[in-house]
Amino acid sequence: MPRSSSSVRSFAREVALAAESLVRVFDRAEDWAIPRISPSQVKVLGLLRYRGQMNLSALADEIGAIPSSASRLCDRLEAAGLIAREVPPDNRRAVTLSLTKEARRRLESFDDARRGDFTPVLERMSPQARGALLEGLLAFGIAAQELRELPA
Amino acid sequence: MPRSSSSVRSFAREVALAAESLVRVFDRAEDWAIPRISPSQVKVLGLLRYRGQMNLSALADEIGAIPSSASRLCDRLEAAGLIAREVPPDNRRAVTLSLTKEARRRLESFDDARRGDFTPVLERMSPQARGALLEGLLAFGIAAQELRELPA
DNA sequence: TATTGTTATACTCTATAACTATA
DNA sequence: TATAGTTATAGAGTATAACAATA
Repeated sequence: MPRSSSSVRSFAREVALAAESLVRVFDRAEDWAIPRISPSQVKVLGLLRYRGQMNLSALADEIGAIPSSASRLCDRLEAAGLIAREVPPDNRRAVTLSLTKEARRRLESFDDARRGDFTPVLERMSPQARGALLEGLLAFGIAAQELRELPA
Repeated sequence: MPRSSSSVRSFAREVALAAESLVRVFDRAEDWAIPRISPSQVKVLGLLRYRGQMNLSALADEIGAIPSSASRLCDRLEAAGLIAREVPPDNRRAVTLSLTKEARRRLESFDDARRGDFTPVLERMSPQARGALLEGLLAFGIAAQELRELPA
């Protein structure tokens, strides 16, 4: 732990509070989905794209649910043709979950909706502030990924 | 609409994609809540703090639900002692919703949990990138608020 | 014996539609 | 007559607990 950790910890509070506005704009895209898809289902699809294939326990862990709930969620996503369950031959008790092509299309339409939600806000920002935001978000994403890969 | 709008629109796609990692860390705080509180309820409480008092229709609009669903949500939040419904004398068909002190305490514990989730990621970022992130998020928040106040 | 995942049950969340009350 | 909000019903989401199958 670096010596700066205590000051970073108080800095983290400012970032967490400042992030709220952006998170609200980010989440708005769900409202435009046609046909309507539940927040839980969006969370699962987004996670599978973000992280790639996962088994059910890992998925449950990431979305903050228990395996039972995740299993039921996957029942409906599978029935809707948005995910595929596959049993790998080398470990027949671990189910591999993956996105269908239709799910990827749906996710892309979310991206489009989000772009539309972000545009008017970004237009009101100075070019410098826009640049800072993108730089900061990209660095955050890299740091988060490094952190995930550490204990592995 | 500024002349730069088309380039901002493509920039917006980058921002929207880069934001995903931060949103995931932001949302993680819900998992630490004791006692457990549903994502929908968290959304309502966070919104009421962010925007201040609202009536039921406005709330429903903001969380992407219909008044009926929002009313049921408020039933449970009221029963849990987290929000108060009040009928203003000047317009007796508009219900004013507000947070209780207990709700504010719960929200502060979310803030603490978030700070804890953000800290290790921020620690892995350069001071410059951290600064850029906070600067960008603050500017975004201001722009979003200005935008909301425009049509009013 | 521990791990991975699925069902049985009960409660919460949500939308559609029908309703009450206020403006 | 239009608006703000609340109920009736039914389907989706979730946790607890009990279970089956694989390692």
